[in-house]
Amino acid sequence: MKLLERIDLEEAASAGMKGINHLLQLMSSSDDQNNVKSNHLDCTEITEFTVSKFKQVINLLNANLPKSQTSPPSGHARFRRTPSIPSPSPSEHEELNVINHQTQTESMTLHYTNPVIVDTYSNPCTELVTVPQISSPNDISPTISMAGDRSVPDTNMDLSIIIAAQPISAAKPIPLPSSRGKRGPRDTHSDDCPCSKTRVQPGIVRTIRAKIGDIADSYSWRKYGQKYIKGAPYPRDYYRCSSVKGCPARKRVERDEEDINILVINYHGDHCHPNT
DNA sequence: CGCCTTTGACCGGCGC
DNA sequence: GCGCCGGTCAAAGGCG
Ligand SMILES: [Zn+2]
Repeated sequence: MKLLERIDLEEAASAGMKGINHLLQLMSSSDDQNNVKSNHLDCTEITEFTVSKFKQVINLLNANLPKSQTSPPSGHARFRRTPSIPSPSPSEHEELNVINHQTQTESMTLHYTNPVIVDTYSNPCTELVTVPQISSPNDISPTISMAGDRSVPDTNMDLSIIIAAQPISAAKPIPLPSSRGKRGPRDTHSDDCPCSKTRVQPGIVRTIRAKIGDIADSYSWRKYGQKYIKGAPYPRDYYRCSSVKGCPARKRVERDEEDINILVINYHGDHCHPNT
């Protein structure tokens, strides 16, 4: 194992243990009902943090094992190209699902109505725009919600919202969605392939930083992926617009490294429909 | 039944 | 050329 990996591993394990201690302290201090309620969010966040740290540990450990020794896939995702791998034991499966249920809180419950936004791009081309001035067809609604939140937009939101809008040309080129990640035979489509004309142009990227519970929007978003990004303490979630079938609008949601209560939301792709 | 989340597999780009 | 990495796909199961 490389030295850096070892350090990462130790840091992740240590952070995980601290999380557990913190959680236990918090829980033991919640004797009365009111405390239990008010500490619930904290517990959830700490649990998420702790689980993410231990997952990091597992990832690091697995990265140093021969492929044949890595743990078999778990969860509900389908298994591909692993014909000889036996399915995990039911008990293991259930255990993992318990953990997942503990951590899947954010996308189900968050509702944002009052974002505090700052520019997150240091790029000089970054354009700061206050929400009411946005007029592009794919306006970010004044309010933002997580997947599944079909609440009515809160039009009384704070007008101090600032969005970092970044023209694609000014940033590192964002890869076209194209065929990346598609199943089946390798993509052999060239740029002049007719298929490529249907590729979604990413459009403007906008970044919003918002406090949890402070944003909502009227679009429906469906989560299509989650990734643990190297160096980031929290996973990144990927959402696509589900208001209209085929709408290319997407957003990427991650937690602020320094403040777990702040979400960093990157929007890209244009909505092909009005904001309803 | 339709829509959602979860999650490992898969893909292409990029750096070494 | 190989391995890492971020982004995406899609099966499986949950939920209202
Ligand atoms: Zn849309």
